[in-house]
Amino acid sequence: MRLESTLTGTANPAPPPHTPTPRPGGRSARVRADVVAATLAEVTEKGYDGLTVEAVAARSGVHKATLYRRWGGVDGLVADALTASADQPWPLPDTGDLQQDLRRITQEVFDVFTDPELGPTPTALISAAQRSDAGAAALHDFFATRHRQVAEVAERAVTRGELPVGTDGAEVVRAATAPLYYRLFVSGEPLDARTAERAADAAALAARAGLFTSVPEAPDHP
Amino acid sequence: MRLESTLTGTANPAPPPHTPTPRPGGRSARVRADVVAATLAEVTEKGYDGLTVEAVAARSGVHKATLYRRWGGVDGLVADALTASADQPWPLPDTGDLQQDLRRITQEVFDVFTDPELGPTPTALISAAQRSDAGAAALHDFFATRHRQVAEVAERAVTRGELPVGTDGAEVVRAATAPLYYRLFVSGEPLDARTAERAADAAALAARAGLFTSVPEAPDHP
DNA sequence: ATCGTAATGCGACATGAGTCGCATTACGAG
DNA sequence: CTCGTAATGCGACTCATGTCGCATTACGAT
Repeated sequence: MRLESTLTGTANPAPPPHTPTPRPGGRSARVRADVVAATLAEVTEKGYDGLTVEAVAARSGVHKATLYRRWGGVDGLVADALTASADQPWPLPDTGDLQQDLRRITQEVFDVFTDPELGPTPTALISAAQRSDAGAAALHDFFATRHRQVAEVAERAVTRGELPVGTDGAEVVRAATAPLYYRLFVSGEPLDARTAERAADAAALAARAGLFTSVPEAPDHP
Repeated sequence: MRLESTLTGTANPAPPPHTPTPRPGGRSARVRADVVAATLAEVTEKGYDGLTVEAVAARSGVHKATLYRRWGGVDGLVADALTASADQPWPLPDTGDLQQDLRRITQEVFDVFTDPELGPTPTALISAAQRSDAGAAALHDFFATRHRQVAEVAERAVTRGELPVGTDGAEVVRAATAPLYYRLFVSGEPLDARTAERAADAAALAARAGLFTSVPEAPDHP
Protein backbone atom coordinates (compact mmCIF):
# COMPACT_ATOMS: atom_id res chain seq x y z
CA MET A 1 0.00 0.00 0.00
CA ARG A 2 2.75 2.32 0.98
CA LEU A 3 4.49 1.28 -2.18
CA GLU A 4 1.49 2.08 -4.32
CA SER A 5 1.02 5.52 -2.85
CA THR A 6 4.39 6.70 -4.01
CA LEU A 7 3.61 5.77 -7.56
CA THR A 8 0.04 6.92 -7.90
CA GLY A 9 0.76 10.02 -5.89
CA THR A 10 3.62 11.25 -7.97
CA ALA A 11 4.03 10.00 -11.52
CA ASN A 12 1.41 9.36 -14.16
CA PRO A 13 -0.66 12.35 -15.12
CA ALA A 14 -2.61 10.20 -17.57
CA PRO A 15 -4.70 7.56 -15.76
CA PRO A 16 -6.87 9.57 -13.34
CA PRO A 17 -9.67 7.29 -12.06
CA HIS A 18 -7.72 4.27 -10.98
CA THR A 19 -9.15 1.95 -8.38
CA PRO A 20 -6.67 1.95 -5.48
CA THR A 21 -5.71 -1.71 -5.24
CA PRO A 22 -7.96 -3.91 -7.30
CA ARG A 23 -5.55 -6.74 -7.73
CA PRO A 24 -2.52 -6.56 -5.48
CA GLY A 25 -1.73 -10.25 -5.14
CA GLY A 26 -0.04 -12.80 -7.29
CA ARG A 27 1.44 -11.74 -10.58
CA SER A 28 1.43 -7.99 -10.09
CA ALA A 29 3.46 -8.37 -6.94
CA ARG A 30 5.91 -10.68 -8.69
CA VAL A 31 6.23 -8.24 -11.56
CA ARG A 32 6.96 -5.41 -9.20
CA ALA A 33 9.59 -7.36 -7.31
CA ASP A 34 11.30 -8.33 -10.54
CA VAL A 35 11.20 -4.78 -11.81
CA VAL A 36 12.60 -3.30 -8.60
CA ALA A 37 15.43 -5.83 -8.58
CA ALA A 38 16.19 -5.18 -12.24
CA THR A 39 16.14 -1.42 -11.68
CA LEU A 40 18.59 -1.64 -8.79
CA ALA A 41 20.90 -3.88 -10.79
CA GLU A 42 20.75 -1.64 -13.84
CA VAL A 43 21.27 1.62 -11.99
CA THR A 44 24.22 0.08 -10.18
CA GLU A 45 25.87 -1.18 -13.33
CA LYS A 46 25.11 1.61 -15.77
CA GLY A 47 24.73 4.56 -13.42
CA TYR A 48 21.71 6.79 -13.49
CA ASP A 49 22.58 8.21 -16.88
CA GLY A 50 22.67 4.82 -18.50
CA LEU A 51 19.44 3.69 -16.89
CA THR A 52 17.01 2.71 -19.63
CA VAL A 53 13.45 1.48 -19.51
CA GLU A 54 14.21 -1.02 -22.22
CA ALA A 55 17.14 -2.46 -20.31
CA VAL A 56 15.01 -2.88 -17.22
CA ALA A 57 12.33 -4.48 -19.37
CA ALA A 58 14.84 -6.89 -20.86
CA ARG A 59 16.41 -7.80 -17.53
CA SER A 60 13.15 -8.20 -15.66
CA GLY A 61 11.33 -9.96 -18.47
CA VAL A 62 8.50 -7.45 -18.23
CA HIS A 63 7.35 -5.73 -21.38
CA LYS A 64 8.37 -2.16 -22.06
CA ALA A 65 4.81 -0.91 -22.37
CA THR A 66 3.93 -2.34 -18.98
CA LEU A 67 6.78 -0.45 -17.37
CA TYR A 68 5.66 2.78 -18.94
CA ARG A 69 2.08 2.14 -17.90
CA ARG A 70 2.73 1.27 -14.27
CA TRP A 71 5.80 3.35 -13.55
CA GLY A 72 5.54 6.09 -16.11
CA GLY A 73 9.20 5.93 -17.08
CA VAL A 74 12.65 5.90 -15.57
CA ASP A 75 11.58 8.39 -12.91
CA GLY A 76 8.96 6.10 -11.48
CA LEU A 77 11.25 3.11 -11.59
CA VAL A 78 13.83 4.90 -9.51
CA ALA A 79 11.24 6.26 -7.14
CA ASP A 80 9.76 2.85 -6.55
CA ALA A 81 13.14 1.22 -6.06
CA LEU A 82 13.95 3.90 -3.52
CA THR A 83 10.68 3.39 -1.70
CA ALA A 84 11.36 -0.31 -1.53
CA SER A 85 14.84 0.39 -0.17
CA ALA A 86 13.50 2.58 2.60
CA ASP A 87 11.97 -0.43 4.26
CA GLN A 88 15.32 -1.94 5.09
CA PRO A 89 16.20 -0.87 8.65
CA TRP A 90 19.38 0.96 9.58
CA PRO A 91 21.55 -0.41 12.40
CA LEU A 92 21.14 1.85 15.42
CA PRO A 93 24.11 2.16 17.78
CA ASP A 94 23.56 2.41 21.52
CA THR A 95 26.83 3.06 23.30
CA GLY A 96 25.32 5.13 26.07
CA ASP A 97 27.07 8.26 24.81
CA LEU A 98 25.63 10.60 22.22
CA GLN A 99 28.94 11.54 20.68
CA GLN A 100 29.92 7.91 20.26
CA ASP A 101 26.54 7.03 18.80
CA LEU A 102 26.73 9.86 16.30
CA ARG A 103 30.24 8.85 15.35
CA ARG A 104 29.01 5.33 14.68
CA ILE A 105 26.24 6.69 12.51
CA THR A 106 28.40 8.95 10.39
CA GLN A 107 30.96 6.19 10.22
CA GLU A 108 28.26 3.87 8.91
CA VAL A 109 27.27 6.39 6.25
CA PHE A 110 30.89 6.82 5.32
CA ASP A 111 31.45 3.07 5.12
CA VAL A 112 28.42 2.39 2.98
CA PHE A 113 29.04 5.12 0.45
CA THR A 114 32.76 4.61 0.10
CA ASP A 115 32.64 0.82 -0.03
CA PRO A 116 33.36 -0.13 -3.63
CA GLU A 117 30.96 -3.01 -3.30
CA LEU A 118 28.03 -1.42 -1.49
CA GLY A 119 28.43 2.23 -2.36
CA PRO A 120 27.52 2.43 -6.05
CA THR A 121 23.92 1.31 -5.57
CA PRO A 122 22.74 3.90 -3.04
CA THR A 123 24.89 6.55 -4.68
CA ALA A 124 23.41 5.97 -8.09
CA LEU A 125 19.94 5.63 -6.64
CA ILE A 126 20.06 8.93 -4.79
CA SER A 127 21.60 10.72 -7.75
CA ALA A 128 18.93 9.31 -10.00
CA ALA A 129 16.18 10.26 -7.59
CA GLN A 130 17.23 13.90 -7.67
CA ARG A 131 16.46 14.10 -11.36
CA SER A 132 12.69 13.96 -11.26
CA ASP A 133 9.85 15.17 -9.11
CA ALA A 134 8.73 11.63 -8.48
CA GLY A 135 12.21 10.64 -7.39
CA ALA A 136 12.57 13.73 -5.25
CA ALA A 137 9.34 12.90 -3.47
CA ALA A 138 10.51 9.37 -2.86
CA LEU A 139 13.83 10.70 -1.61
CA HIS A 140 12.04 13.03 0.76
CA ASP A 141 10.05 10.15 2.18
CA PHE A 142 13.15 8.02 2.38
CA PHE A 143 15.08 10.54 4.43
CA ALA A 144 12.08 11.41 6.54
CA THR A 145 11.87 7.75 7.50
CA ARG A 146 15.59 7.56 8.21
CA HIS A 147 15.52 10.72 10.31
CA ARG A 148 12.65 9.35 12.32
CA GLN A 149 14.45 6.06 12.90
CA VAL A 150 17.83 7.48 13.78
CA ALA A 151 16.42 10.29 15.91
CA GLU A 152 16.01 7.67 18.60
CA VAL A 153 19.70 8.03 19.34
CA ALA A 154 19.18 11.65 20.29
CA GLU A 155 16.00 10.91 22.17
CA ARG A 156 17.82 8.40 24.33
CA ALA A 157 20.38 11.08 25.06
CA VAL A 158 17.56 13.33 26.20
CA THR A 159 16.29 10.57 28.47
CA ARG A 160 19.76 10.15 29.92
CA GLY A 161 19.85 13.86 30.60
CA GLU A 162 22.67 14.32 28.17
CA LEU A 163 20.63 16.66 26.00
CA PRO A 164 18.13 19.34 27.02
CA VAL A 165 14.44 18.43 26.99
CA GLY A 166 12.79 19.53 23.77
CA THR A 167 15.74 18.67 21.57
CA ASP A 168 14.71 17.86 18.02
CA GLY A 169 16.28 14.45 17.45
CA ALA A 170 15.84 14.55 13.71
CA GLU A 171 17.64 17.87 13.61
CA VAL A 172 20.59 16.38 15.46
CA VAL A 173 20.72 13.58 12.91
CA ARG A 174 20.57 16.03 10.03
CA ALA A 175 23.35 18.13 11.52
CA ALA A 176 25.57 15.10 11.91
CA THR A 177 25.05 13.65 8.44
CA ALA A 178 24.50 16.75 6.33
CA PRO A 179 28.22 17.47 5.79
CA LEU A 180 28.66 13.96 4.42
CA TYR A 181 25.76 14.13 1.99
CA TYR A 182 26.75 17.64 1.07
CA ARG A 183 30.14 16.45 -0.10
CA LEU A 184 28.78 13.36 -1.77
CA PHE A 185 25.94 14.88 -3.71
CA VAL A 186 26.38 18.64 -3.86
CA SER A 187 29.94 19.88 -3.79
CA GLY A 188 31.34 16.61 -5.10
CA GLU A 189 34.26 16.58 -2.72
CA PRO A 190 35.86 13.35 -1.53
CA LEU A 191 34.67 11.85 1.71
CA ASP A 192 37.10 10.77 4.40
CA ALA A 193 36.80 9.24 7.84
CA ARG A 194 37.99 12.41 9.54
CA THR A 195 35.15 14.40 8.02
CA ALA A 196 32.66 11.84 9.29
CA GLU A 197 34.08 12.10 12.77
CA ARG A 198 34.16 15.88 12.83
CA ALA A 199 30.58 16.11 11.63
CA ALA A 200 29.43 13.82 14.44
CA ASP A 201 31.42 15.74 17.04
CA ALA A 202 30.15 19.09 15.86
CA ALA A 203 26.56 17.88 15.96
CA ALA A 204 27.01 16.45 19.45
CA LEU A 205 28.53 19.68 20.65
CA ALA A 206 25.75 21.81 19.21
CA ALA A 207 23.09 19.48 20.55
CA ARG A 208 24.56 19.64 24.06
CA ALA A 209 24.59 23.41 23.83
CA GLY A 210 20.85 23.30 23.21
CA LEU A 211 20.91 24.59 19.66
CA PHE A 212 18.51 21.97 18.41
CA THR A 213 15.57 22.47 20.72
CA SER A 214 12.58 22.38 18.45
CA VAL A 215 9.76 24.77 17.84
CA PRO A 216 6.31 23.30 18.60
CA GLU A 217 5.24 22.97 14.96
CA ALA A 218 6.53 20.22 12.69
CA PRO A 219 6.33 21.30 9.07
CA ASP A 220 6.17 18.88 6.18
CA HIS A 221 6.24 19.57 2.50
CA PRO A 222 5.95 17.41 -0.67
CA MET B 1 40.64 30.49 -21.17
CA ARG B 2 39.17 29.38 -17.91
CA LEU B 3 35.97 28.87 -19.78
CA GLU B 4 37.59 26.67 -22.38
CA SER B 5 39.25 24.46 -19.83
CA THR B 6 35.99 23.38 -18.29
CA LEU B 7 34.66 22.26 -21.61
CA THR B 8 37.68 20.57 -23.09
CA GLY B 9 38.60 19.10 -19.76
CA THR B 10 35.30 17.44 -19.07
CA ALA B 11 32.98 16.74 -21.96
CA ASN B 12 33.87 15.67 -25.49
CA PRO B 13 35.71 12.42 -25.71
CA ALA B 14 35.80 12.76 -29.49
CA PRO B 15 37.99 15.71 -30.58
CA PRO B 16 41.39 15.03 -29.05
CA PRO B 17 43.95 17.28 -30.81
CA HIS B 18 42.35 20.65 -30.51
CA THR B 19 44.44 23.79 -30.58
CA PRO B 20 43.87 25.50 -27.24
CA THR B 21 42.50 28.87 -28.26
CA PRO B 22 42.92 29.51 -31.93
CA ARG B 23 40.22 32.10 -32.27
CA PRO B 24 38.88 33.35 -28.98
CA GLY B 25 37.75 36.82 -29.98
CA GLY B 26 34.80 38.22 -31.83
CA ARG B 27 32.07 35.94 -32.94
CA SER B 28 32.90 32.90 -30.87
CA ALA B 29 32.75 34.97 -27.71
CA ARG B 30 29.44 36.45 -28.75
CA VAL B 31 28.07 33.00 -29.51
CA ARG B 32 29.14 31.74 -26.13
CA ALA B 33 27.56 34.63 -24.29
CA ASP B 34 24.31 34.15 -26.16
CA VAL B 35 24.31 30.43 -25.49
CA VAL B 36 25.02 30.83 -21.78
CA ALA B 37 22.24 33.38 -21.45
CA ALA B 38 19.82 31.17 -23.37
CA THR B 39 20.77 28.15 -21.27
CA LEU B 40 20.14 30.01 -18.02
CA ALA B 41 16.81 31.28 -19.27
CA GLU B 42 15.73 27.87 -20.48
CA VAL B 43 16.78 25.98 -17.38
CA THR B 44 14.98 28.54 -15.26
CA GLU B 45 11.76 28.33 -17.24
CA LYS B 46 11.59 24.66 -18.07
CA GLY B 47 13.60 23.15 -15.25
CA TYR B 48 16.48 20.84 -15.87
CA ASP B 49 14.24 18.10 -17.16
CA GLY B 50 12.77 20.29 -19.85
CA LEU B 51 16.14 21.63 -20.91
CA THR B 52 16.61 20.89 -24.59
CA VAL B 53 19.47 21.59 -26.94
CA GLU B 54 17.02 22.55 -29.63
CA ALA B 55 15.31 25.07 -27.39
CA VAL B 56 18.64 26.64 -26.48
CA ALA B 57 19.52 26.71 -30.17
CA ALA B 58 16.26 28.40 -31.04
CA ARG B 59 16.50 30.98 -28.26
CA SER B 60 20.13 31.82 -28.80
CA GLY B 61 19.93 31.82 -32.57
CA VAL B 62 22.86 29.40 -32.73
CA HIS B 63 22.50 26.28 -34.79
CA LYS B 64 21.89 22.97 -33.09
CA ALA B 65 24.92 21.31 -34.63
CA THR B 66 27.17 24.07 -33.32
CA LEU B 67 25.92 23.51 -29.80
CA TYR B 68 26.60 19.80 -30.04
CA ARG B 69 30.04 20.46 -31.46
CA ARG B 70 31.20 23.02 -28.90
CA TRP B 71 29.32 21.90 -25.82
CA GLY B 72 28.68 18.26 -26.53
CA GLY B 73 25.07 18.35 -25.37
CA VAL B 74 22.91 19.50 -22.50
CA ASP B 75 25.59 18.48 -20.00
CA GLY B 76 28.16 20.83 -21.41
CA LEU B 77 25.69 23.66 -21.66
CA VAL B 78 24.87 23.40 -17.99
CA ALA B 79 28.50 23.01 -17.02
CA ASP B 80 29.49 26.09 -18.96
CA ALA B 81 26.64 28.14 -17.57
CA LEU B 82 27.72 27.11 -14.10
CA THR B 83 31.32 27.99 -14.77
CA ALA B 84 30.26 31.40 -16.01
CA SER B 85 28.16 31.86 -12.87
CA ALA B 86 31.08 31.07 -10.58
CA ASP B 87 32.77 34.29 -11.63
CA GLN B 88 30.17 36.45 -9.96
CA PRO B 89 31.47 37.30 -6.49
CA TRP B 90 29.61 36.56 -3.29
CA PRO B 91 29.06 39.40 -0.79
CA LEU B 92 31.32 38.78 2.20
CA PRO B 93 30.11 40.02 5.59
CA ASP B 94 32.56 41.49 8.07
CA THR B 95 30.84 42.23 11.35
CA GLY B 96 33.86 41.51 13.51
CA ASP B 97 32.19 38.45 15.00
CA LEU B 98 32.36 34.97 13.50
CA GLN B 99 28.91 33.89 14.55
CA GLN B 100 27.35 36.99 13.07
CA ASP B 101 29.31 36.60 9.86
CA LEU B 102 28.25 32.99 9.48
CA ARG B 103 24.65 33.92 10.17
CA ARG B 104 24.82 36.50 7.42
CA ILE B 105 26.21 33.90 5.06
CA THR B 106 23.62 31.24 5.73
CA GLN B 107 20.97 33.93 5.65
CA GLU B 108 22.22 34.96 2.23
CA VAL B 109 22.03 31.38 0.99
CA PHE B 110 18.57 31.09 2.43
CA ASP B 111 17.45 34.34 0.81
CA VAL B 112 18.77 33.47 -2.61
CA PHE B 113 17.33 30.00 -2.82
CA THR B 114 13.94 30.81 -1.34
CA ASP B 115 13.41 34.03 -3.28
CA PRO B 116 10.76 33.24 -5.89
CA GLU B 117 12.52 35.57 -8.30
CA LEU B 118 16.17 34.61 -7.80
CA GLY B 119 15.92 31.08 -6.48
CA PRO B 120 14.76 29.02 -9.46
CA THR B 121 17.84 29.74 -11.56
CA PRO B 122 20.57 28.52 -9.18
CA THR B 123 18.31 25.74 -7.95
CA ALA B 124 17.68 24.41 -11.43
CA LEU B 125 21.29 24.95 -12.39
CA ILE B 126 22.67 22.94 -9.47
CA SER B 127 20.11 20.20 -9.92
CA ALA B 128 20.97 20.01 -13.60
CA ALA B 129 24.68 19.95 -12.88
CA GLN B 130 24.31 16.87 -10.70
CA ARG B 131 23.07 14.87 -13.65
CA SER B 132 26.28 14.55 -15.62
CA ASP B 133 29.97 14.11 -15.00
CA ALA B 134 30.71 17.35 -16.77
CA GLY B 135 28.19 19.18 -14.65
CA ALA B 136 29.44 17.53 -11.49
CA ALA B 137 32.98 18.65 -12.27
CA ALA B 138 31.79 22.19 -12.87
CA LEU B 139 29.84 22.06 -9.63
CA HIS B 140 32.90 20.89 -7.77
CA ASP B 141 34.90 23.79 -9.15
CA PHE B 142 32.09 26.16 -8.38
CA PHE B 143 31.91 25.18 -4.74
CA ALA B 144 35.67 25.01 -4.39
CA THR B 145 35.81 28.63 -5.52
CA ARG B 146 33.03 29.63 -3.15
CA HIS B 147 34.64 27.86 -0.22
CA ARG B 148 37.92 29.59 -0.94
CA GLN B 149 36.24 32.99 -1.12
CA VAL B 150 34.05 32.62 1.95
CA ALA B 151 36.77 30.97 4.04
CA GLU B 152 38.15 34.46 4.52
CA VAL B 153 35.48 35.02 7.14
CA ALA B 154 36.95 32.24 9.25
CA GLU B 155 40.48 33.31 8.57
CA ARG B 156 39.75 36.78 9.87
CA ALA B 157 38.35 35.16 12.99
CA VAL B 158 41.64 33.33 13.40
CA THR B 159 43.49 36.61 13.04
CA ARG B 160 41.28 38.17 15.68
CA GLY B 161 42.08 35.29 17.98
CA GLU B 162 38.50 34.15 17.92
CA LEU B 163 39.42 30.78 16.42
CA PRO B 164 42.45 28.57 17.11
CA VAL B 165 45.39 28.82 14.76
CA GLY B 166 45.28 26.11 12.12
CA THR B 167 41.52 26.24 11.67
CA ASP B 168 40.42 25.12 8.23
CA GLY B 169 38.32 28.03 7.03
CA ALA B 170 36.74 26.12 4.18
CA GLU B 171 35.64 23.44 6.60
CA VAL B 172 33.91 26.04 8.76
CA VAL B 173 32.07 27.29 5.70
CA ARG B 174 31.06 23.79 4.71
CA ALA B 175 29.78 23.05 8.21
CA ALA B 176 27.70 26.20 8.21
CA THR B 177 26.12 25.77 4.81
CA ALA B 178 25.91 21.99 4.45
CA PRO B 179 22.61 21.64 6.36
CA LEU B 180 21.01 24.12 3.96
CA TYR B 181 22.20 22.42 0.80
CA TYR B 182 21.39 19.07 2.32
CA ARG B 183 17.76 20.04 2.70
CA LEU B 184 17.58 21.77 -0.64
CA PHE B 185 19.18 19.12 -2.81
CA VAL B 186 19.28 15.83 -0.92
CA SER B 187 16.49 15.31 1.57
CA GLY B 188 14.17 17.75 -0.16
CA GLU B 189 12.96 19.31 3.06
CA PRO B 190 11.74 22.89 3.24
CA LEU B 191 14.24 25.55 4.21
CA ASP B 192 13.43 28.08 6.87
CA ALA B 193 15.26 31.00 8.45
CA ARG B 194 15.61 29.18 11.76
CA THR B 195 17.50 26.34 10.11
CA ALA B 196 19.87 28.82 8.53
CA GLU B 197 20.54 30.44 11.87
CA ARG B 198 21.04 27.18 13.72
CA ALA B 199 23.47 25.92 11.11
CA ALA B 200 25.56 29.04 11.44
CA ASP B 201 25.53 28.89 15.23
CA ALA B 202 26.47 25.24 15.29
CA ALA B 203 29.37 25.83 12.92
CA ALA B 204 30.61 28.77 14.97
CA LEU B 205 30.41 26.73 18.14
CA ALA B 206 32.30 23.82 16.66
CA ALA B 207 34.91 26.09 15.15
CA ARG B 208 35.54 27.82 18.48
CA ALA B 209 35.92 24.43 20.11
CA GLY B 210 38.74 23.71 17.68
CA LEU B 211 37.00 20.91 15.81
CA PHE B 212 38.02 22.26 12.44
CA THR B 213 41.75 22.51 12.87
CA SER B 214 43.56 20.71 10.11
CA VAL B 215 45.95 17.95 11.05
CA PRO B 216 49.58 19.03 11.52
CA GLU B 217 50.84 16.06 9.50
CA ALA B 218 49.46 17.57 6.31
CA PRO B 219 51.48 20.68 5.36
CA ASP B 220 49.38 20.84 2.19
CA HIS B 221 47.11 23.86 2.00
CA PRO B 222 44.90 23.82 -1.12
C1' DA C 1 -15.08 -25.10 -12.79
C1' DT C 2 -16.31 -20.90 -15.22
C1' DC C 3 -16.62 -16.18 -16.20
C1' DG C 4 -15.77 -11.08 -16.15
C1' DT C 5 -12.20 -7.95 -15.86
C1' DA C 6 -7.93 -5.97 -14.98
C1' DA C 7 -3.19 -6.50 -16.03
C1' DT C 8 0.18 -7.73 -19.17
C1' DG C 9 2.23 -8.96 -23.77
C1' DC C 10 2.86 -7.49 -28.37
C1' DG C 11 4.28 -4.89 -32.34
C1' DA C 12 3.63 -0.77 -35.12
C1' DC C 13 3.94 4.00 -34.91
C1' DA C 14 5.28 9.04 -33.85
C1' DT C 15 8.65 12.03 -32.09
C1' DG C 16 12.72 14.18 -30.77
C1' DA C 17 17.67 13.69 -29.83
C1' DG C 18 22.00 13.40 -31.79
C1' DT C 19 25.21 12.82 -36.06
C1' DC C 20 27.21 13.66 -40.53
C1' DG C 21 28.99 15.88 -44.82
C1' DC C 22 29.13 19.97 -47.12
C1' DA C 23 28.37 25.02 -48.01
C1' DT C 24 29.08 29.51 -46.11
C1' DT C 25 30.72 33.04 -43.10
C1' DA C 26 33.95 35.58 -40.43
C1' DC C 27 38.23 35.96 -37.96
C1' DG C 28 43.23 36.96 -38.10
C1' DA C 29 47.63 37.21 -40.46
C1' DG C 30 50.38 38.74 -44.26
C1' DC D 1 43.15 44.26 -49.26
C1' DT D 2 43.53 39.34 -49.90
C1' DC D 3 43.81 34.87 -48.51
C1' DG D 4 43.85 30.55 -45.60
C1' DT D 5 41.45 28.45 -42.11
C1' DA D 6 38.60 27.72 -38.31
C1' DA D 7 33.97 28.26 -36.81
C1' DT D 8 29.33 28.32 -37.88
C1' DG D 9 25.03 27.45 -40.67
C1' DC D 10 22.35 24.04 -42.92
C1' DG D 11 19.53 20.06 -43.86
C1' DA D 12 19.08 15.21 -44.19
C1' DC D 13 19.71 11.06 -41.93
C1' DT D 14 19.75 7.37 -38.05
C1' DC D 15 18.04 5.65 -34.01
C1' DA D 16 16.36 5.23 -29.36
C1' DT D 17 12.59 6.77 -26.56
C1' DG D 18 7.98 6.82 -25.54
C1' DT D 19 2.88 6.00 -27.22
C1' DC D 20 -1.09 3.58 -28.88
C1' DG D 21 -4.61 -0.03 -30.02
C1' DC D 22 -5.49 -4.63 -29.78
C1' DA D 23 -4.75 -9.59 -28.48
C1' DT D 24 -3.80 -12.54 -24.69
C1' DT D 25 -3.15 -14.02 -20.03
C1' DA D 26 -4.10 -14.58 -15.26
C1' DC D 27 -6.32 -13.09 -11.09
C1' DG D 28 -10.47 -13.21 -8.08
C1' DA D 29 -15.21 -14.27 -7.35
C1' DT D 30 -19.27 -16.81 -8.08
